[in-house]
Amino acid sequence: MTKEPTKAATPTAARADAKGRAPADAAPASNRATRAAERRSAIVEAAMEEFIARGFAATRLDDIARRAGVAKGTIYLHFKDKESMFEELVRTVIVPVVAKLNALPPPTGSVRDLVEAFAGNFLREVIGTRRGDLVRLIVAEGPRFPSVADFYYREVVSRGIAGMRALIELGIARGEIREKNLARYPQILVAPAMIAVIWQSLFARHAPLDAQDMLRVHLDLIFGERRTT
Amino acid sequence: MTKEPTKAATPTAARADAKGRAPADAAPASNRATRAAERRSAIVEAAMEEFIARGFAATRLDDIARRAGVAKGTIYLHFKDKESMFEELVRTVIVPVVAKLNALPPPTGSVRDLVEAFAGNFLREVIGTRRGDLVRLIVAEGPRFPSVADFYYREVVSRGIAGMRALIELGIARGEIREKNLARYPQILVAPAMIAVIWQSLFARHAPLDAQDMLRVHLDLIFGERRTT
DNA sequence: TGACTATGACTGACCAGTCAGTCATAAATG
DNA sequence: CATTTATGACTGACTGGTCAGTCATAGTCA
Repeated sequence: MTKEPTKAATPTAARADAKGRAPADAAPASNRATRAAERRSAIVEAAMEEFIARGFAATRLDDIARRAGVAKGTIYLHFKDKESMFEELVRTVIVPVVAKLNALPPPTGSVRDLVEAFAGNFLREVIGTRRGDLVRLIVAEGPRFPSVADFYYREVVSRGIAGMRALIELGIARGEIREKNLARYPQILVAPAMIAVIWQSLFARHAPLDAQDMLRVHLDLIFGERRTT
Repeated sequence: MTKEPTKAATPTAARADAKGRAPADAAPASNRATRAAERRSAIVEAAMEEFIARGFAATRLDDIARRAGVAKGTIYLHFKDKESMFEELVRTVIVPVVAKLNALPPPTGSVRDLVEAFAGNFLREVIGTRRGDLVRLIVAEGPRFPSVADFYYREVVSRGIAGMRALIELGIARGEIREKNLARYPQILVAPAMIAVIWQSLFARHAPLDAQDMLRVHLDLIFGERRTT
C-alpha cells in the first residue's frame, strides 16, 4: 500500500518474521483449514488474556491482534465484531468445562469422598488459573452481556447445581448428611469455592487463603467431623 | 450542547429545568459550602449509578454530568479525573457501611441469634440494593484498581472477618458451634451471602434465590438444627 | 511432474465516531 | 465590583471497524 509497494522482494520465509511474532509456526501448517484454526485459537487465547486483564470495554483490538501475532483485520475474518467475539470466546473456553461436568464418575465410595474429590479437582483447576479469572470476568461483565450470563447459567451453573443436588440427596439417603434442607440450596456446597476464586484475585496479597483447607472445614460442617483419619 | 447554543437567554430559575432533572433543588441552598456539598453528592450518586450499570471504562462523564444535573466541567471542580473520581466514590459510599460495622451491638443473647440478626440485616441492606451492586462492581473492577481493592479490604473485609471470627469464637466457647476450625475461616460464614449477591445480579431471572431462607439453612449447618421452633 | 492461474486468507493504512479533559466566558455571590 | 463557581463548546487522542491490495497455496493443465 502506501508503505512500500516495492517490498515484493519479501521471500517466503521472511514473512513470519516480518510481523512482531511467529506464534506456533513450528509446524509448516499443512492445509489452509489447519492454519485458519490455529489463527483462530491464537486470537481466542490472546483475547482471553486481554479481556481478563482489562475487561471488555478497556480492551483494544489492536492489542489482541498484536498478542495473537495477527493483523487487526484478521480478527474480523473470524468474528463479527468485538462484542460477538467476547461472547464466542466465553463459549469456546467454557465448552471443555461442560464436557468434564458431563463426564461425572459414577457414584462409588462415600459421598463425602466424591464431593471432596470433585471439589478438590475444581479448586486445583480453577483457583489461581486462567479459568478462575474467567469466572471473575463473567461476574464482572455478565450484567452487560445477558447472553453470556444466560449461556453460563445454562451450560455450567444449572448443570453444576443439578449435579450437586443429586449428590446431596444421595448423601442424605445414605445418612451421611444430616441437614435435609441442604438439597434445596446446593449453592451452599460450592459457595466457599466461589469465594475462594474471588478472594484470590482481589485479596490474595493481603491475606492468602488456603482454599483446600477451607474447603475441608466446610465439608466437615456438612458431613460431620472428619470420618476416619 | 449541540442542542441550541442560542439558549443564552436561560434565566436563573430556568436553568434547573433546562437539563434533564432538577435534583434536590427544593431548598434555595443557604451558603456556598452547602450547595457545593449537594453538588458533590449529586455527582457521586449519579456516578455510582452509571458505573454500576456500565462499568468503569464504558461510563461516559457526559452521562454522569447529565444525570447529576450538572455541566461536565463541574465534575472537574470536585474530582481530579475519572479514575480518582471512581476511587473516591467507592470510599464515600463505603464509609457509612464501615460506621455500621463499628457499631456492632454488644454480645447478648445466643450467638446464633446474633449472627442471624446480623446476617439478616446484611441481606436486607445489601441484596438487591445499590450496595449489592457496588460489591459486584468492586469485584469486577478491583483487579484494575488495586487502591480500591486495598481500601475495601482494609475497611470492610478485614474488619468483617475479624468480627465474624470473634463471634465464632464466642459460639465455640459457649458450645453453640461444634466445628472449632470454623474460626480459621470466617469466610465460610458469609460465603452464602456473597453468593446470593452475585446470584441475584446474574441469574435472578433464571432462578430466583431466597437468600434469607438459604442463610437459615446454612446457619442450621453451623449451629445444628433449628433450636426452639 | 512442472508451469501457470485462481482463490481467499491476510494485511495494515485509513476513516469516522467517541470521549476525557480544557478553558474562555457567564453567572452567582458577598 | 471583585471573586468565586459553573458552564459547555471545543480539542486532541484514541479506537472499532473497513477495504483495496498482496501473496502463499490449491487446483488445473499439458
